[in-house]
Amino acid sequence: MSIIFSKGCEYGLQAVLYISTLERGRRILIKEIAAKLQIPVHFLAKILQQLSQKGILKSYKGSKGGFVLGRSPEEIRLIDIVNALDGMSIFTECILGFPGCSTEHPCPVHDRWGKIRTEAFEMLADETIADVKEKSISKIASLNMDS
Amino acid sequence: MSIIFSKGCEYGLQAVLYISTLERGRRILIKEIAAKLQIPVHFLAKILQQLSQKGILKSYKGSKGGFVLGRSPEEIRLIDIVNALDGMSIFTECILGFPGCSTEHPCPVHDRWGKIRTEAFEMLADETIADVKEKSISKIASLNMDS
DNA sequence: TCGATAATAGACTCCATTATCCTTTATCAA
DNA sequence: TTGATAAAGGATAATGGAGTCTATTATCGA
Repeated sequence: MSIIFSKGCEYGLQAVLYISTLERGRRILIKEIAAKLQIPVHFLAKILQQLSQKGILKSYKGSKGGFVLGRSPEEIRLIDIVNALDGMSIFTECILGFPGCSTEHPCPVHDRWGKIRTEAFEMLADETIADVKEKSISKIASLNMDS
Repeated sequence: MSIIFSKGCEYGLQAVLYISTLERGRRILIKEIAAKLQIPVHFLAKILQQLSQKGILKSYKGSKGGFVLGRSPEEIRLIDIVNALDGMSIFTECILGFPGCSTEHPCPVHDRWGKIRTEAFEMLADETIADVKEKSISKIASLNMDS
């Protein structure tokens, strides 16, 4: 079971981070990304499709086709990717699953969880893929070391 | 979709919090809890079963049966309930889903997410159901106001 | 001791997420 | 203009979490 994000969202984040480590403008194929990140190709295709529709990626069909970033890496925040794939409900729903959790009718951990959730949101909202590029490069590099 | 915790875990947390608001030693039936919290009875039965096996609740069969807390409310931390139902993997898995995320091979948000995750853990580890009793009472009270 | 009650336990169903497959569309290069 | 390539898109399948059902076991009260 994945925490917080759906599997598709995890894959999408990984894929965009991966693309961001490539030389600017280089078109990369779904199957290359899938192979590198060990993600099912067809499933990844669906996710990249959604990201293209949202403008986070740009796709090219045909030979010499592939994917590139849809805008400059400084303008792609992690939250944009999350929002495109999973939406924003994680930032509004009650962590205990209580219905109608709000300031008027807070759940027992409403305030404390609210703070944590806000920090998580802020992390995703102020980190762009440009900010984490170096870290992405080393993480990606570590991936296929054993296999 | 539920965030962080499984549906069963959410229900379990709600149920234990509810039981903690009742007079000490009062035995409450699954169906009463289910009705109050709007949870499917049979599903809740499964969850309370697990919590009984872990000693968080104590169950009594037969007429005059039902559930009570397995130990004093000061000794039941929220994390105990989470651990019993969902385990601890949320505190170890990579938020981006990268394999082998660790200090040696950190993912791009490893440090920042690590801090947030630790705060979440600490919240669950230092709040006992005794600590949040008053808040639980008012949240539970707010539940069936409309229906 | 017997019937009613309520939790236990395991099998089973349902559905959303995850994953796969195949056809269509667009693009490139020869 | 044609063949190869690669993404788009729709249909289908598998998996796992969520929820249901039924029989069994334990306990109480009459």
